[in-house]
Amino acid sequence: MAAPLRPVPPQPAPRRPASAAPLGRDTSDVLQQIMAITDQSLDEAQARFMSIRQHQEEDPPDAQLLRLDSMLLAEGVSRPEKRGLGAAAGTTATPGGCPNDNSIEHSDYRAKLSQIRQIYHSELEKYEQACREFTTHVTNLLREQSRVRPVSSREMERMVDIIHGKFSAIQRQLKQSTCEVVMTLRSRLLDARRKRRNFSKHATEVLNEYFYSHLSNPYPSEETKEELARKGGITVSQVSNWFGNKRIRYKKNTGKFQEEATMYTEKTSTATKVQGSGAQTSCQSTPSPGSCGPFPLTSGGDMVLTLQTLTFLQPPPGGICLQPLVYSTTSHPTSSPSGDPGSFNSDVSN
DNA sequence: TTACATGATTGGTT
DNA sequence: AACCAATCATGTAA
Repeated sequence: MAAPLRPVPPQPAPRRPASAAPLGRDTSDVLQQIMAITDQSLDEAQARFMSIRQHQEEDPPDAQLLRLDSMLLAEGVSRPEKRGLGAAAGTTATPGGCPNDNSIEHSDYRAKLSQIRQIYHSELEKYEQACREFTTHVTNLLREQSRVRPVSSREMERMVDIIHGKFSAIQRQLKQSTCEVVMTLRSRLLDARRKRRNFSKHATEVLNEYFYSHLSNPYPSEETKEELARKGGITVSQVSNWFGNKRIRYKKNTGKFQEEATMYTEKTSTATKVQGSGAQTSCQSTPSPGSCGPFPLTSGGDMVLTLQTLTFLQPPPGGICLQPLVYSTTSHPTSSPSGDPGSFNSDVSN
C-alpha cells in the first residue's frame, strides 16, 4: 500500500507536449541524430564515447562536466548562436601555415558545427523541459501521497534531487557525444594534412627554377622565400616546406631528378648565357668549410667547375653533392643578395 | 586498386 | 630558429 515512491524509473510525463521528443527515447537516438551530421568514422567516436561513458560512472562527474562545458564553449557549441564562428575557427591553429584557401573548409566546418549546435540546443531544451515536467509530476504524486501518509519536505527535495541527477546524467551524455562529434569534425575538416593540394604548375616551376639555379646553396633567404611565395601564390611556410622536402629528396636520389634538373638548368641557362667574369658564386654562406652548400663535397673542392649540368652526370661518391664544385670568393650572407630575388638564374653559371 | 609523388607534420640536432 | 630525416596523409597516374 502506501509504498513510498521509489527512485522512479523515468516514466513519461503525463502531459507531454506534442512537440517534445518522446522522453523515454533512448539517448542513443540522439547520438545518432547528431552523429549523422558527420558522415563517417563515427562508429569509432561512438565506441570511444561508450568507453568514456563507462569511466564516467566511476569518476567524479563534476570535474568532467566542467571540462565538457568548457570545451563546448570553446568550440562555440554551448553558445546559442553567433560568435560560434570566431570561437570555433579562431582556435584553429595550423602551425605549418595554412594555405590561403582554408577558409572554404572552415566555412564547411562552421556550417556543420552550426547544425550540431542546433541539435544540441534543441535536445538540451527538450531534456530540460522534460525534467521540469517530470519533477512537477512527481511532486504532485508526492502531494497526493501526503494525504495518506506523511511526506516530509525533505523527502520531496530528495526526490527532486534524484530526478535532476538522472536528467543531468543524460545531459552529460549528450554533451559528451557532442564533444566527440565536434572533435571528429575538426580533425576531418581542419587538419591541414588532410587537405593537401598539389601546388599549381606555376608555383612548382617557380620553386624548381630557384632550386636548380641555386643548387650549390638551395637555402633561400627570408626575403627570397617571400618573393617565391608571392610569385607562386603560396605561403612562406609552404616555400620552406617545399625546399626542405626538395633538398632531402634530391639528396636521397639525385639520379631521379636528373631529367628535371637538366630541364630547369637549360631553361635558366638560356636566360644567362654569358656569365664568365665574375664567377658569380653560388656558394653563399657555406655552412661547412671546405665544402659548398649543405651537401658536403667529398674532395676538398679544388676543382672549379661551373657547369651545373655536370653534377647530374657525375654524382659524387658520397652521393650528396648537389652542385658542381663552384668556388666562391665572395661569400654572401645568404642567398639572394643584391638583386637576386626574382631572377633565379643570377648565380647560375652556365 | 596500387604504387608512386608530394605537401605537411613531427622529433631531433645544430 | 632553421634545418634534417622520417613519417603521415592525400593526390594522381597506371
